[in-house]
Amino acid sequence: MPPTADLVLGLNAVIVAVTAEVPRVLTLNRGEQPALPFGPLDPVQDRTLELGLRRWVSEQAGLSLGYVEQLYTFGDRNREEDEGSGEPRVLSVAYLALVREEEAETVAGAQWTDIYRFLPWEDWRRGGPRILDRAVVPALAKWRDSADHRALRQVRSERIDIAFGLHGSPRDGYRVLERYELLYEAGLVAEARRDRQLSQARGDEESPLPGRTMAFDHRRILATALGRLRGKIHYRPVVFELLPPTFTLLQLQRVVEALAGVPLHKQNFRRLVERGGLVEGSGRFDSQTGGRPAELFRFRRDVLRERPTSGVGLPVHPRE
Amino acid sequence: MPPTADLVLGLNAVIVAVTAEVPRVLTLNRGEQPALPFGPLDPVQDRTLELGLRRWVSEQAGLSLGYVEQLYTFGDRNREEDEGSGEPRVLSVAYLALVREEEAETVAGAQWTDIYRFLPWEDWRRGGPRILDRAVVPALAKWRDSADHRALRQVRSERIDIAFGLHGSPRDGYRVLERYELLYEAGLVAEARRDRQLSQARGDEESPLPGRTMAFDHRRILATALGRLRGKIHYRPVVFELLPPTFTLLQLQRVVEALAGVPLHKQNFRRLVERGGLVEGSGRFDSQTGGRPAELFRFRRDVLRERPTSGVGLPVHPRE
DNA sequence: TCCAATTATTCTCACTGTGAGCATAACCAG
DNA sequence: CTGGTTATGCTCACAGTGAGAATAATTGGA
Repeated sequence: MPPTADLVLGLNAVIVAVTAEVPRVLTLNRGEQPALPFGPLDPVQDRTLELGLRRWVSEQAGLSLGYVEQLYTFGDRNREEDEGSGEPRVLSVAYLALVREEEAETVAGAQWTDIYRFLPWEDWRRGGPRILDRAVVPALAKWRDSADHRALRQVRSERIDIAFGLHGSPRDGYRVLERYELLYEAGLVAEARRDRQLSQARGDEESPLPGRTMAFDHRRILATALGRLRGKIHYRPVVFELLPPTFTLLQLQRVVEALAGVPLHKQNFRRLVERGGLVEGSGRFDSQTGGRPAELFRFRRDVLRERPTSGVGLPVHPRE
Repeated sequence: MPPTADLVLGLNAVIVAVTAEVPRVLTLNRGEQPALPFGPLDPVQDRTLELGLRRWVSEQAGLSLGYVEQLYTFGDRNREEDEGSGEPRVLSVAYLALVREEEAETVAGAQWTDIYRFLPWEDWRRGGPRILDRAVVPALAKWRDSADHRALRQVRSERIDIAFGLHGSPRDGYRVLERYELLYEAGLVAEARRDRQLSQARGDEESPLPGRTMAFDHRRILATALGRLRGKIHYRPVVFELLPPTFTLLQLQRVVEALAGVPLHKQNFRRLVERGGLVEGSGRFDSQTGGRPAELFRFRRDVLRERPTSGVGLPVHPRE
């Protein structure tokens, strides 16, 4: 196995914070479109991939990452142009990182952007997003009907139903990547048109949907991160990485809702985290609620020992 | 970002099949120790990583892979020797693949090995493995007590309890990697001693535990794969990738048990897969059961549309 | 032929987790 | 002191699940 010099390795970071009920991702301005932070691995200096990531994030953004988790390794050649050109193949190992609200200071050249600016069809907190019925579903239907063969139409129809929870299929908050990839395949996100630029000069493409474009395949990476994060809060208490040491239950609920993209039943949420042993009261109270003061809680680290797989469990049938 | 020539990229495959109630992994003889299949990525030819994997597995082993899923990317430098030497850094993207029993033919130089030969402490189908009480737990206790400071002993104690489900902590079948890494850190698996060879010539190490060693970090990769697979059958019907098109419910149960490493309640298992809509009766029967003939079932593909997140759900409190 | 052993299949029962909503408590602004 | 607002406590219905009894349909030998 010879060293492969025609290959570049990088690390991508999806750095997430939640401020004021808005889930945000750290983005950089690389060219026209926002991009995720990207850094190289120093094969000599960095003993592990994760340490390498922490090193350059710290150097570049002055951010000290708390929770870090490897997401996925992206290495598909999605631009036709790459094929013949002498450009090296890019392989990127993507990481998900969570930082606390307070530490989320804006660094020069970087900004915290609402994740749902990039994936507007994922926010169901105030009911089904309008963009879905107005733009996404009709465009997908058009794509479905444009298939040449009946069988292909059937396949597309099922994929659409499953991904977006239509026609009786339950909606599944975790399938963020599946939804994005469907939209990409259907040519409904700007990235798809950009990537196909040279090979497809056909005029039958839809105009791209609302939702901000990102550089390279970064929106795909973001979708992967959001899906993973939504799944993770089910069975691991990761939300607390995003909160100050002490918080009210409503604050906690809002953070979970922001990530999950669905509204939760307040009383049941309280029951879940309290009876699940995830939090403990501090005895202190927050009177800035606008109503009855709320007790300040803190995360019970012991829960990791008692109930190793405990999370805040999202509802199967969220309220509308 | 310059091309990094001092870096080698490869793809590893954990190819799993279940035959006769034994979960097996395809291993090759590379040197003294068994190794996982490993192949390069051809940056020019292989459009995607997964296609690259399928290509060389097909070429080398004559195996056509069914279900394939990316596992994790390993790139830690775990051998001190690498540091100064001119050896390139190895980065490997590991994949999990499932193949059907019938297709699991032995290829020259390759063999199907019982996964629990490598991870004997993971098989709880006939109660807690003897190796646990006899060797693992005492050795871990020794390691815990060898810590210099009280605080460190406490930390180690908790980690051991959580990982192995001791002292009231529930046992968690998915924490396969966590358990292996703990044993590695404690110097209880041969790989740890091998990797520390040069830096630690101390004589205070335990003799390695039972359980076969693998080349490089392949046992770690295998542990990752088993943990992921155990988690996956919870919420995705992947088991069927390992079964013939038609099977009895007991056959299905045995395969799940083999992977989960836990015995299941027969009647409840039937209720789960039947009421969950995962299978449908074929009307035909298998009379080779030794008792009353069992109906042959097949996987209901429709379930993917109706209940997108359905699996066979392992019990939280498995029978002993 | 009939019985014991074996496996398959059907049901019951208790308990827990969860979705939904009512009721009460404690604060604020006017 | 009153209405608005948020926090907290509690009840009820119902689905899912762990456990096991009971019944059905075979086979192999006594």
